[in-house]
Amino acid sequence: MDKKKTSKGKKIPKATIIRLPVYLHYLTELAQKGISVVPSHDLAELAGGNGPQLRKDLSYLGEFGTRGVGYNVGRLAHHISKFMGLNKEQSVAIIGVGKLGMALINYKGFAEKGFKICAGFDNNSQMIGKKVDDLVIYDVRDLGKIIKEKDIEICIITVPASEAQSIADKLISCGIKAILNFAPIFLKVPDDVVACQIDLSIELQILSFYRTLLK
Amino acid sequence: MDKKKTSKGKKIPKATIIRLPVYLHYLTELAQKGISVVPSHDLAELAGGNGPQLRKDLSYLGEFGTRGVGYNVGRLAHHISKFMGLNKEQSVAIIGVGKLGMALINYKGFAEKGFKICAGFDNNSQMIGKKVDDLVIYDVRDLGKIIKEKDIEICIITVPASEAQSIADKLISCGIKAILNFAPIFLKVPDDVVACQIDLSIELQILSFYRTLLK
DNA sequence: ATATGTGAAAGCATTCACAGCT
DNA sequence: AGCTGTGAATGCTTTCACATAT
Repeated sequence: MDKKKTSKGKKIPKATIIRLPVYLHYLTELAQKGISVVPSHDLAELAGGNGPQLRKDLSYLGEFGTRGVGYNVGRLAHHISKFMGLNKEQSVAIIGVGKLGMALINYKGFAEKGFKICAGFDNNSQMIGKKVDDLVIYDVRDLGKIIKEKDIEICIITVPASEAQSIADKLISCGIKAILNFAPIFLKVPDDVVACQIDLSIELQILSFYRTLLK
Repeated sequence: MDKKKTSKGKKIPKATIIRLPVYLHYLTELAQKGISVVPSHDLAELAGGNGPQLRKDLSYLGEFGTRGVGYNVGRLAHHISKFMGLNKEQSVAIIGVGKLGMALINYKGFAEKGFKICAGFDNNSQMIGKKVDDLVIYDVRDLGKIIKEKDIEICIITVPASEAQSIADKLISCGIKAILNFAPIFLKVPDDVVACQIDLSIELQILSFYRTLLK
């Protein structure tokens, strides 16, 4: 996958991309508090980074600060949002309405960030046709039809590990290009599809290891 | 935080630490299938990496392979497990039994990897004293007492963002050194505590950005 | 033949220091 | 004076090539 280039033709580090949404989050929070200007050091501290790194990160997008003053909160938020393509609502579906899928359907944070969950899918006939928090649960066999109808761009997989790869394959054949996978397996996807993995047990194992290092 | 050293005194890269649990996962799977030897390339492919990288990763722990043959699945799994301190059961508590907390309590994957969820906590009097899937829900006010009683080493925070930092502070004052946080804020913790952040909206934003790069 | 283990090289990311604005 | 923007330097990580072992 090619990296996005700045206006000056430079590549933007992956590490920077990962931090941008965090900056955006705190900028939105500052704006809600009525704060309109923030220096790099203060914003970086909120986001768990440091001033020089934040400035370097932002420098890839352009020059948005004012020397001697700081960054205009609204203006910077707008630029990050636009750069990342987050300035329009995106439709999301959740495949697998077990406990975790259910929890994600109810999660308020997605809507706040512009992600509209607009379909749930399951293969359990007990679930199909039911509503969870105003959201209709469809049969996985109707994936293709509903994805087209509702213009779904991102899918979240919360099915058991044994079914995850075949669900991913089906999503890809339906034209889905972005998958967030909670099943504990590494999904094989073609180069023109992005898949992101969240494996809760592995996170705990890493955390546990770092804890043992402390003593 | 100091990095763990190999027997030869070299530091182990953080990037390697993150991959080790993935290798371990697939080694366990191979063992269950009755496969007892695996070459670096095959294991790496399952884990989403490549052979040379896997070999370099493992070289930090020692020499566990056989040239011309590959790695003994059981032996390697045992060594990774021991190295990471994952060869004994660890007790985990979940703070905040909303939909997400509930889903995590029910998540089977934790037990498979040796993490025993042995308490839930909430501040909602409706929940306190109830059982969720055989697990008792305690009052957050009893955090200190129960953490000691049940020898809890790792806590998972699934409370709203506004309460997450104060819960973290309380956990730290109870002696907890490892926190997995699902609330969308960056937790401030002292140097002798490790905190790991999973922000679902941010993951979606990163994924969404990479999708826009494809076209 | 085949696959590991590992220096050396190349590729990324972070930190630093300071010039350049306000 | 104060804070941004950025080349240069430092520190990490990945990739490569091949000596080494079965």
